Amino acid sequence: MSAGKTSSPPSVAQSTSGQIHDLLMGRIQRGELGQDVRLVDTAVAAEFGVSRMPARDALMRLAHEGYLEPTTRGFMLPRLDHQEILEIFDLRRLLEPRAAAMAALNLSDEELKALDDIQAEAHAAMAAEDIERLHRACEIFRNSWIASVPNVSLRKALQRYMTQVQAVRLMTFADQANHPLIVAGNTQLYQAFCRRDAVAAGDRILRFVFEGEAAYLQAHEEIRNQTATSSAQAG
Amino acid sequence: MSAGKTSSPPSVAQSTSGQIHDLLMGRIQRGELGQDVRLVDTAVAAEFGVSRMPARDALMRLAHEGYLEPTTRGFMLPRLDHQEILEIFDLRRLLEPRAAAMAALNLSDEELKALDDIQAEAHAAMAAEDIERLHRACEIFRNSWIASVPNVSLRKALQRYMTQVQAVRLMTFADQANHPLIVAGNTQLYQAFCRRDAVAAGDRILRFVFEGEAAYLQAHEEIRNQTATSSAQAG
DNA sequence: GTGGAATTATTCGTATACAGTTTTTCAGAT
DNA sequence: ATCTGAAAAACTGTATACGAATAATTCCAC
Repeated sequence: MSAGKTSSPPSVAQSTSGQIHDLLMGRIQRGELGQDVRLVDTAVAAEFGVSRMPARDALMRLAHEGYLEPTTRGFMLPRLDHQEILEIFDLRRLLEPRAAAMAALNLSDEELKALDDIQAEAHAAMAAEDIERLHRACEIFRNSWIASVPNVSLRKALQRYMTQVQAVRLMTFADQANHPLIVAGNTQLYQAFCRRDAVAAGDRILRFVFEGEAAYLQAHEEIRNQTATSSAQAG
Repeated sequence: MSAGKTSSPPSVAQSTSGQIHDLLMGRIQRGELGQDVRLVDTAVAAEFGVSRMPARDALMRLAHEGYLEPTTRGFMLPRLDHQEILEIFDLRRLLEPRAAAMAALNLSDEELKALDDIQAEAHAAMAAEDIERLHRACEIFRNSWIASVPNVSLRKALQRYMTQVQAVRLMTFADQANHPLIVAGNTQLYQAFCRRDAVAAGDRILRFVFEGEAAYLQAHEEIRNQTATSSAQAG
């Protein structure tokens, strides 16, 4: 019971608005929306060949879930505030070690096999220096083990800041030096899962969050310097 | 900044649907809705003198926020599953110690004064053996310190299972033996806040959650026994 | 050319209407 | 009295329409 109600694998949605919601969320999660795209209900409705109401419902729901930000003129991707990102790292340190520990005790052999496959895909993507592909693989890896966290409330709490995690990851992925760290970290996490080692899994994910924060801070610093330089040139 | 966007103090809502949402959430949080009440959009719309749409928006939003459960015939309070309640205790143990620690460092003198006042109210309610009043006071106490948690994401995560906390508390409040424990616990928490003692506040809230779980388990056991007895009598 | 006011175009929120579905009710047969 | 089936009622989801608010644009004075 209660497996079909969570949102990450967009299971068969019943209503039109539900389908639009899932489709748009998929686009958001795959990063198919530019930072400047404005989603307007009439346009979405026209694209899906329905009236405004289902489109509007879907957009408002995505906004309330935190995936979009309502503006006076359409819905946009939420602008990532530096402070908020740091807060989410804090939240992740509280939740994810326990989640990973629970997953370690709960992953089925099939799910472990799937994790192994997607890790191979990540390795291949890294070898090919295909950032987009690597990003997708990491997303799938993360979604996969989170899906097997048995505590539903905890799982939902994790999924709520999923988009922020991905956006931050996309920033840090720009620096290729981070790629081996990320893939190696996932491998260690996978190995801990295989050993059913809840402690190691929790420790590993905690280190992961710290490393992610460090990478983010570095990327943030670089961007800040660039901005300062260019504005100095302009002024 | 960022003080007017959260939901716990229902600041002036802009749209009709927002107002209805806040009003209904207030009723839910104050426990004014019976477990068998079915909220139907047409009825809500008629009550507020508007069309179905704003009422429907408000109800669906409440449902997505977890405060209501959509059924084939109207919206109802979510049925609390035993397993789910235990999971939320688990989640609370992860989040609330850190939240209380942050609150201890962040509460203003005015907010501390407000906590003191509401604690006096709780004492009075306990002396008068007024369960309803005590429940309200505890709710205000909790909402007050949570409101001063600076980490917005963490605060939202806490507020998300607010109704579950209250429902469980309402169960455990039936046993008057729990009342002194609860009020004393809040007093200790308040004192830790006053001393700006983040560690003590975190420890205290952690013990609180454990005590709450124990009280819930006991109440649950008693109800189970009663049910077993009555069904044995019936069968 | 530029600043500002008036106009136009979008977009949002709500109202009303209609079709499909599910539950309930009620009549009739056993 | 109870079961069965059809009709009625209730509820949901979606479509269309309209007024209000706000951003974008044009136009005019300087």
